[in-house]
Amino acid sequence: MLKITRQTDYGVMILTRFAQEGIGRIHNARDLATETEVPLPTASKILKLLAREGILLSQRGVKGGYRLARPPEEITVGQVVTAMEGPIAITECVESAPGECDKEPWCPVRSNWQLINDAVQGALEGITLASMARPFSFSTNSASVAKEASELEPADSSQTATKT
Amino acid sequence: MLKITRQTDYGVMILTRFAQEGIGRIHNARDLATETEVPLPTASKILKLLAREGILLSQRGVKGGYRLARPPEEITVGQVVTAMEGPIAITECVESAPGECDKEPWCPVRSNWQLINDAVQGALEGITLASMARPFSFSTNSASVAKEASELEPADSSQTATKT
DNA sequence: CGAATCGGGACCAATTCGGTCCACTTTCCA
DNA sequence: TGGAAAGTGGACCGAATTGGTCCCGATTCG
Repeated sequence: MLKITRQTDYGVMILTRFAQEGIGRIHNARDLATETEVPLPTASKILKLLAREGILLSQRGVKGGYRLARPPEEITVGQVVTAMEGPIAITECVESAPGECDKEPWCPVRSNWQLINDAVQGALEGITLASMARPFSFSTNSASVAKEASELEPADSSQTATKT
Repeated sequence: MLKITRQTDYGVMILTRFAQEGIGRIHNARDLATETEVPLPTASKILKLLAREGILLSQRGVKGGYRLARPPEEITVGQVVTAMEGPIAITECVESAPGECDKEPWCPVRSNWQLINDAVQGALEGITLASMARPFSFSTNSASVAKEASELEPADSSQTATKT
């Protein structure tokens, strides 16, 4: 499925809470779970992972908790997805090393999937947590990307793009 | 996972074969399976689905087979993905009806995911089977989309975009 | 009529996902 | 100095999804 996992979704939502409160503010797992309505054990698991991946900094002990490792303007949705799910690979042949697929010599699809993958990743890397913290904060820009993409057509003249 | 299923990948690959041969040309499941190295039962299943979804036309009988329902310039990767996996919904809250999520009133993330979803879908809708049939056929355009996306930043001035 | 081909679905093994729980470590502070 | 609060790592399990195969009926051609 072309979908992020629910845990990644939770992760973005939780991190958005951090972005709303500003860097430096420390949140513990219990409060975050309450605020986002994510069950505590699950929220805890996600926070652990984000800390291990360097997106959050953790502090143990009674007054411990988590805080953003960088300003929310410097953390992108793409980084969060990569942290939680591994490198973005829209198809299997994109994530495999070149030459690994025996269809590669004649299959023209692989190189194109790689470019599609780059476009998707670019879209996710272009959106920061700071943007996520406010509704529709990048609406105009996003629309322009969708428009750009819809105009993607072969540059040569052998086939004229006739879209509906 | 932010990945299309293997069967969808196969589907695009098989359809690319059709695009290479031109519209009107009829292929049967057995030959396509051989050419693409996809096991016959699996290829057959995919072809059936694509026919049901209106991307292919089928003809039964001894000389039967499948052919493209439209010219390859008018079939996009996005259409194929949608046919095989259902509507593109990068998160659960995107595919649910508005108001269904009890976090919606205060959660700013939902509306932004919707826009990200549109951007991804736009990228997939912008690529035709005709383009897929040749390697790197839309490289320059795709790169420009990735670039556009990476420049997505909040339009207001409250936070200056300082990216690495 | 019989062979070739598509159509619809049942079925199953393997993997992934979502989620919980537990034992351990660190830190604070009364 | 000891206990409470908080993060750490990993095991574990049920449910859902995926990948794949197979079977039987319906069409069509010769």
